Amino acid sequence: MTRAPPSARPKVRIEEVARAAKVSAATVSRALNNPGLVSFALRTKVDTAAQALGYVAHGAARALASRRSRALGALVPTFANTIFSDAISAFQRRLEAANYTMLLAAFDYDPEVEYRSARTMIERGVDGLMLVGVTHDPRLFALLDASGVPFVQTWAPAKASPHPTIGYDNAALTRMVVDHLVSLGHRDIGMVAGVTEHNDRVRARIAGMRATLQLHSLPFEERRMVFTEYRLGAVRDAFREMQGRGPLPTALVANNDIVAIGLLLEAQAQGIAVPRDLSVVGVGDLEIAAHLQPGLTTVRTPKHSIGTLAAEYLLARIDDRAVSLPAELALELIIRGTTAPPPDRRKDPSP
Amino acid sequence: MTRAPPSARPKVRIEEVARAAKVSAATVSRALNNPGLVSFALRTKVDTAAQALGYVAHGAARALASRRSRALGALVPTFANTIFSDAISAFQRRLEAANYTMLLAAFDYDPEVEYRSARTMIERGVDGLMLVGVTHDPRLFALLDASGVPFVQTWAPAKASPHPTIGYDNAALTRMVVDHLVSLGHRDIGMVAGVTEHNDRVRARIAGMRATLQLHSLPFEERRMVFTEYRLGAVRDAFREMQGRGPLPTALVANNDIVAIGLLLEAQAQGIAVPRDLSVVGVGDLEIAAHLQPGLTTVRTPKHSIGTLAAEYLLARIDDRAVSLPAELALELIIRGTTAPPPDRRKDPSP
DNA sequence: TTGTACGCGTTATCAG
DNA sequence: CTGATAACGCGTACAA
Repeated sequence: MTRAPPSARPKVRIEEVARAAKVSAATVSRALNNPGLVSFALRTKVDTAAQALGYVAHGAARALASRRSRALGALVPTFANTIFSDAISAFQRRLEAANYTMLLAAFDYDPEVEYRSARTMIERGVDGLMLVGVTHDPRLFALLDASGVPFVQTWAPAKASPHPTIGYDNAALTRMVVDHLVSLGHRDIGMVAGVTEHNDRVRARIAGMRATLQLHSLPFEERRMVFTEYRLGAVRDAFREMQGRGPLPTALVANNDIVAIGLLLEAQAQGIAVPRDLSVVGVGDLEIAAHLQPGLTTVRTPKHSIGTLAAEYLLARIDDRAVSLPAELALELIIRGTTAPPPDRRKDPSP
Repeated sequence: MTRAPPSARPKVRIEEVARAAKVSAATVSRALNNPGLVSFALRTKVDTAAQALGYVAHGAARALASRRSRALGALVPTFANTIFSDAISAFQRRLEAANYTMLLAAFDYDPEVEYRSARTMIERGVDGLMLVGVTHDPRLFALLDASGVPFVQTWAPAKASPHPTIGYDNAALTRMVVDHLVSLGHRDIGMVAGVTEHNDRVRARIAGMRATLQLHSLPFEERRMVFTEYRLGAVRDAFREMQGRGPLPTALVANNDIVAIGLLLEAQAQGIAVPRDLSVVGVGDLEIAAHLQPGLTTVRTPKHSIGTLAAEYLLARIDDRAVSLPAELALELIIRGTTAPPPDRRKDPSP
């Protein structure tokens, strides 16, 4: 398929539509973008002409004249797991309804790449930007400030940043989880988390875990904390790493469902019975969580809402409409089969 | 967070950079976009000035003047499963390297939505478009033709369409799978496929299955074919639907790994042993396939290559460079633990 | 309600 | 190699 140069594009311009409808270009523009300002007769005439000629407005010219690109950018750490895809999907769907377009880029948890991508997007003239998390390259904030492009951060509660942010409280999330485990009688709880570098969500969850254990007067030894990348192979390695540090805790808190599944898989491979010998909790409530055998106890996060609200916030800001962001979105602990009282090691299972 | 109107953006324009560098705007433009055309001294002067002022080119103006947006569009059926995310990721990465931006939209297997999204993207001035599959709304082809925007179709072999297409042979895919199963001794093979409407990949796979069975002089009764959506719950229903039609076949070909996993889950729930009582094959080789117990036999598809090659093709077309697309990309059958000889029902397991 | 005329910020053309 | 100047295609005050 080696085709010839794309020759001249038979571009229909507004001028030609105007001629066909026997009106001025200005009227065509109005009829198409602001039908209310034009008499009904003209409006239909213009519509017909535009339709007939297959007129498609030239986005760049329109953006230049109107100072609005009708495009929003979204910057996510990765497409590799489904963690963000629900939010992205909701975001795009909301934009679609508003006749906006989404520019999307993944930055692989690298702030430098994130900064460059953001820069490119701003250069492309996005009217707003959706970010993940609240820790970013300082240059990114400077750029955002200088360009005046509205932006929202996501997956963190409003209080996590002086900038507009939408999400839930990651520390509260692990608190729910730990409370659940403690109420089941667990006193020796470990955590398998993602890499904390450039990831405020993980850091907050770890902090939440530590604080909650302290609240329960339970220790959180360093050996109970192990880090992993979000690949099943890596998670299984992490599991064995923790085993290498001595007898496993009775419960493991995973940073997300992917990690939880990795733990389950490794436990299964080793013949460790879940939840009899070990309880496991995930985060995210991926579709598969409910279908596993036993079902994965996890925290349902408002992925969809985050995407929709982020879009709505940006859209409102663009229109100079007042918007208030919720302080934080609700989480829901979904108790399924991977959590149970710990195997009795000492005495009573719960107070 | 109800902020004041976004006041004036302190936009630095090329004019100011020119003044600061004591050159003309034209020279600034050249120095930045075509450094080769400018003397070294000026180039550095301009670079310094631009840096100092924090100059960021105005994308719309640039696009209008240069007739190039440096943005490519990608239209995929869904973000919901990871089937396309690898390809998208590779696509975007390749664009990034070329200083291009990706516009992305999902159309939920609805050709009407696909058409509208494409239209929006073309209106936004994308320099090229990546499509999935070879069946699209005729209006989409008309639009593509009228606008002259280069495009590639993906996930199908070149021969599947008169238009540039990059992917693999979906019929050959099921042929590999069926050959494998037959060589194991299976003679009663069923298929659990996705909805065929607007999905040429699924149709080709079914055709491949039918043809291959015929080649082996094996029947393919209608009751051996069941359809499902790509949600685990739906897949499990489909499994039971097939059971409702009589004794299960000895092997089930799934349309993709998601479906395969659903089948595995339902089999497990029912106590049907895989692969002893039932063999299952997937398509896609998702990360989890290798980690399941037993490992999922599946076909590895060139997800990454598809994305990269699609980007490269479009980039080349834009530059009027000659490009040749491969006739088709290679597939690899990954034999793991979910396939084995069928439980003996009659006599010899294989010829 | 409609048309005229100008401006949006760059890049490309064409002299010099 | 550099500078002036004319597009690029549309939106929108302003005038009619």
